[in-house]
Amino acid sequence: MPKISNKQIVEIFYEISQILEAREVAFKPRAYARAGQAIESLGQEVADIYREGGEAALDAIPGVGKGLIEKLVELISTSKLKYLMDLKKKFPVDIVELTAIEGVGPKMVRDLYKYLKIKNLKDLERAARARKIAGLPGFQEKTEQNILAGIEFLKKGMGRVCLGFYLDLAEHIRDELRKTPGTTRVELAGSIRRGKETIKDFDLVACSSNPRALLEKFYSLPEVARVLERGKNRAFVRLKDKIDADLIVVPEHCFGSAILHFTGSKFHNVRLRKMAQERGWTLNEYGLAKGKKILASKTEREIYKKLGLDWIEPELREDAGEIEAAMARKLPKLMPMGSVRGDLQIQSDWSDGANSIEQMARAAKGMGFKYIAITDHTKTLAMANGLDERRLAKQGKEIDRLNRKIKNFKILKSAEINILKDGKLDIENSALRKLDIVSVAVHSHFNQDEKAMTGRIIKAMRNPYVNILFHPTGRIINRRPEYKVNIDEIIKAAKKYNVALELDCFPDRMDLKDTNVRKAIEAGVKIVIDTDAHQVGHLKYIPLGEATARRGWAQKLDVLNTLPAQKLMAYFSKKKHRRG
DNA sequence: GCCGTTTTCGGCCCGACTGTTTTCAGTCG
Repeated sequence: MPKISNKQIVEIFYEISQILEAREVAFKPRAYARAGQAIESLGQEVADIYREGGEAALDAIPGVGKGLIEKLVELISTSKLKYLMDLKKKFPVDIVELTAIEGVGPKMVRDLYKYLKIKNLKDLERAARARKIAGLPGFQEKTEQNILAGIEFLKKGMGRVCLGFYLDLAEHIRDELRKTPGTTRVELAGSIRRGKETIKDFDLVACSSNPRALLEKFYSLPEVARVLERGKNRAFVRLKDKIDADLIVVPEHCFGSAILHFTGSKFHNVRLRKMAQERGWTLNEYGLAKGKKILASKTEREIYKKLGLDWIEPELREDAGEIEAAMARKLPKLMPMGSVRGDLQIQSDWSDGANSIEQMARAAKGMGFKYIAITDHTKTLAMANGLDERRLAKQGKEIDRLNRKIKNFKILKSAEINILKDGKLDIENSALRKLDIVSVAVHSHFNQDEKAMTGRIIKAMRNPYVNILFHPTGRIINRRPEYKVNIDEIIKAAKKYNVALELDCFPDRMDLKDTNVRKAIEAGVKIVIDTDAHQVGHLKYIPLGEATARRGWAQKLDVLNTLPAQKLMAYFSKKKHRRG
């Protein structure tokens, strides 16, 4: 039976939420959105929850009650939902696609359908280009132009972009703003501060004795393409790099409440405001207040404290259990940023990397790392000039030579061994034995079904020499979906066979992703964080992986390459000795 | 449609800006 995934359920709930919003139904839209969000952050498939615990188990999902249990059961058993089909009969519009346009919401979609029978992005673009929108009740020239600009942006940017490709720009803009006279602080907030793998825009929170000068500086930055909003304390611009930036300037005394507000996530904020409300208070960007009296606003810490919570690290703020943990004083002690001591996936010019082993080693050493592992591709990846047993042995000698030459640094012998279609490895065990670390990965036959793919990877993990599974789900953000693999089974096998799972932190991989890191850690599986660097410029991505690991609630002990080189080698060689 | 130290009814997060307005709805973060 085709099983409905959480992702599909969430999409359906969000769609219902928006249709109901368009129909001006009260409160239900939020109920569906809330349940959708809760399901999104579940660590388990809803279909499995139902199979194991029945309706009572569904009831335990926050935001799911009598009515939604019924709908979930229908979705799980038929993969369809009559309620949504009925809604769509009356309102046959691709509302999710249309509301993805900036400035277009459910009400506007409703009116566009009412007047012009616009059902999708294509209809809307055609109508806007034909100038049919201006003149409709409630629509004028400006709205029509904004819709066209929004469509243009959507087509170019297609939503969220990878944090790693934009972080330098965001930090540059922050640093430029900091130079404005009168400015005492400028910080990045939003999903950048939360270390999310993708972002929609830059959120900046600033304090200045001269807000006007700071906003003017913001408008005049050479990176700005056009100004979208000019408020007294707030501005919104579109950058030439096709991403938006939002700046708010607040007085020093409410910097804490402002950065809390603009860091989000939205769902985390909703919970905090609700807690404030239960005490008869309000919480907004200007502070936690009782009537007109401010109770806390200067720092995030005092606001959390007043609400009875420990301060919560930004990476945890997703309403995924962190508030309950903060209430119970049981927040994890997250791995500090900067904990990773060495990069364990690096390609050199022996296969498809751009730089020599020595160049990579010296660059890593210059950045303060203590070791790297050289993980060139192996022979069946011919297009990447993969190494066979003979070249691997030769590379080992070269690494020995460099280790004698480069002081206070260790180059580890490793490889990115290719997992073949049937789960065998493409390098003989006799050669694997000579490596310091054996890492394996899938690079072909991405279209196998779940059973074949999962079985194939587990078979590779069973090889007694294997230490690390690289990029366990194979996804490339905005380009390639995960291959069909049962990650829960992979995690179980990782525990059983003592194989670490990689968090490949190249910006568009981020594989394992945050929620899977959390699952792995909860199962007692070790993680390694590395960049998959193919040139020295890629080594800088380690902090992105550290942030993602923190989003997965990782502590220092969960991440193997926070260990010094000696201890790391000892950890991996223990397995080697057991296998003889 | 959910939820409960306001507990089975009556609430449901908050403020700013834009565009269309002339007092406000829609959208966003």
